[in-house]
Amino acid sequence: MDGGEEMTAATADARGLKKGPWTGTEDAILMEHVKKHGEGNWNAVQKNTGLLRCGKSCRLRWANHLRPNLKKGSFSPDEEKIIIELHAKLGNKWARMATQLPGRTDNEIKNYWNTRMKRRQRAGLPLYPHEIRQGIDDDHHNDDEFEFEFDSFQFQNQDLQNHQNMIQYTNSSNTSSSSSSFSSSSSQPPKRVCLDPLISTNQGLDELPATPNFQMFSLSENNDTLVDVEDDNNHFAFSLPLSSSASSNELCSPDQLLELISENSTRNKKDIDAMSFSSLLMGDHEMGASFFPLGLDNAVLELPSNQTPSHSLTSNTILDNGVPYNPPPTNSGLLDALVEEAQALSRGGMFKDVRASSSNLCENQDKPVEMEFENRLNSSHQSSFEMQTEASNLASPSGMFVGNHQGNNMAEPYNAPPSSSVDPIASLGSCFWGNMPGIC
DNA sequence: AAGGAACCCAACCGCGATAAG
DNA sequence: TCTTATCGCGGTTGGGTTCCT
Repeated sequence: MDGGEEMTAATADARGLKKGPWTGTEDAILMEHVKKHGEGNWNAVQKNTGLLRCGKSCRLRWANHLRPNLKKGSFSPDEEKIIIELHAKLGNKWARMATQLPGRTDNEIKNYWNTRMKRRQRAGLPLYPHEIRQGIDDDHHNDDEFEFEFDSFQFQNQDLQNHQNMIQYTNSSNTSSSSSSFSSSSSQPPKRVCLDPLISTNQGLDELPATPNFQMFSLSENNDTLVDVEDDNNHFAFSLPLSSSASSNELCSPDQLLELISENSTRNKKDIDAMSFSSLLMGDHEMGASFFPLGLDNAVLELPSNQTPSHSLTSNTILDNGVPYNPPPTNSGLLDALVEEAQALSRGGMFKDVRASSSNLCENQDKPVEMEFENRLNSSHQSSFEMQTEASNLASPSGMFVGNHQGNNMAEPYNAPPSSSVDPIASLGSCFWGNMPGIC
């Protein structure tokens, strides 16, 4: 009841009480008082000691700095891991997290997390390392408490973030995986793109581990196309022409692309290297629309020959609400098509055959498929997720592909929000991600 | 060397829950 | 049962420091 009689800092100020950093003398007075009278009754501190601090300030000072057994210094790797795990499970329950980290305060943990999150956001990285998310998924597959806490947190706070982290771009020189057909024509190692939203990100981008969870892409020898560098027979092939102009079919090299990006951004080139490539494709809020004139809207997604684009909308497709879907012209770009697709979906809702084929695509891969976060959750927490997405009326229909990646057919259709509330770019992100075989 | 950006952290703020009278 | 006091929590702010250009 701070608005009531409890001394707030504001009222403390008005009564001549001090604000701001504590001095050593004040600390000593407070410690002496606690030693004599114990914790609690913080407003009595001022009365008893003459300390010009409000009770609330005293409590905070004691709890965060003066009480015994407080650990000082930066978090150990173990502590960091615990924090990440706890946050994945609890969300922003700093006090609860602090109980699992003896000697650490909620404020410390909160500061640590916020700093870390900012940093990762700037780098376009997912918040949770893959192994943590995988562990969470495994550990709590049937954990009701977890399901509730996790769902309520995850999709309120991180839906957008996860989408933004769909594609990671790096110019790593570690190009061990190779394909002869894609050898670089220049002296520089090929630029690589990792299409996996579940990247473990404790490492730098140059240190991405070569695990089956990673889908590494490179640039074609013409530097005009993002291509899958893996050469597995059943592996889907992917190419993404990089056009330098929205209105032409001219292609630009990755370096040109980076230059263009740099010119259109306040970021420096180093940041561009590390940033989420999804920003280019989807235009996150920070990057804005400055990337779309680069011509990525002319991009075309090529699907594997044995994986016909049945997940793409065709003229035969009937949306759930019975509205026939008119596909964009076949020669339209990926972005246009996906925007159109997303808009159609937002108009007409989800339809079952798309979701099923999307799942099949995942199933057909010979590598273990890492489901994107929501879809993995959906496989075990589907109903709660749908409730969440509907309740929060997500502009981005992240629950669009509500089936799991193991080929199970979908349950209920996604009920898209009214088209007026749908950001086509955000929709695109969901659509792109949901449909991308290598990413699902 | 200077200026700005980014980082870090302590402290403040406001609100809800609970205890006490 | 109502009012008041206190506690606890999560979000936010602001200032000092470090890093980068």
